[in-house]
Amino acid sequence: MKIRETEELECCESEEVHEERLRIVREKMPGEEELCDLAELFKVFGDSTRIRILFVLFEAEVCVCDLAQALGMTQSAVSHQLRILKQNRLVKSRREGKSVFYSLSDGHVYAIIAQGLEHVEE
Amino acid sequence: MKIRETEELECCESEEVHEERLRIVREKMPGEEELCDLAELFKVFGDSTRIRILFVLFEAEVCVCDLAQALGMTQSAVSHQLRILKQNRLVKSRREGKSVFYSLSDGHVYAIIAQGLEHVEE
DNA sequence: TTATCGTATGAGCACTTGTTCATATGTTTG
DNA sequence: CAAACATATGAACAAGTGCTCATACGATAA
Repeated sequence: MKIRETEELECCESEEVHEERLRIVREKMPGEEELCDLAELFKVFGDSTRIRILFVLFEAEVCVCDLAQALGMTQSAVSHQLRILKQNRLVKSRREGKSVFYSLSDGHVYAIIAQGLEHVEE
Repeated sequence: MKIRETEELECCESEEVHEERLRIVREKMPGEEELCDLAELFKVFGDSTRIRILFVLFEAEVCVCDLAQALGMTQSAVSHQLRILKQNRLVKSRREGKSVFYSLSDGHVYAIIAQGLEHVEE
């Protein structure tokens, strides 16, 4: 995201009120890094495959091949997405013999999706 | 998202328990369209520019050029993103003379971002 | 009307993303 | 040990995304 160098352009006509508002906004706006982390988090939820994986994990701890079968997807594709979910600490894994079982790592996951559903369902 | 045609592959060893689990999952999983809408919604939040726009709108109703100045971005870039936010009914607009003022259209917007922040802040 | 300001939008481009395919890693069994 | 199974991962490619630039639209003022 590029930041334009300051210009002499004064947008709209009034200036005083806008300056005050800008000050307030800059105060309350989270820092650059926190904003990016936040966007990154939502990006993870922004894919229907990953959402479907999470919905399966709402019900039970599941191994990769079961996930693949439940979603009708390749083991490879599921594994790639699980990696992303794990990197963002939304799921955790546990090895049991040859299988690896995944489960939600956090109650926030359900809370976030529930909020999203409320909006989608109007 | 492609659905693989059913195969004879029986993953892992046990079968009975998995079949039962799959049935439960399929019952509770939202429909295809709802899942896509949900992913689409989160995709909108998955960009730091749009998140920054929303943070500004948390404070006040703002016109496009003020948004551009507050974020140090081109008017065009901001306008493009506002379009996406509006299409997803996260913001609404109101014309006042030559300016167009944008504001949040929904309390859900704040609730969703607040949930995300909780996760990001550990 | 014409000029100007504020905003919207289409084309083009660099960059990102999700899948597939092939293959590597790790675990158990013979 | 080798073979089989479950999973992870890198490369490659098509599809999608966000920005810039140019330009169009809409409202107001001269």
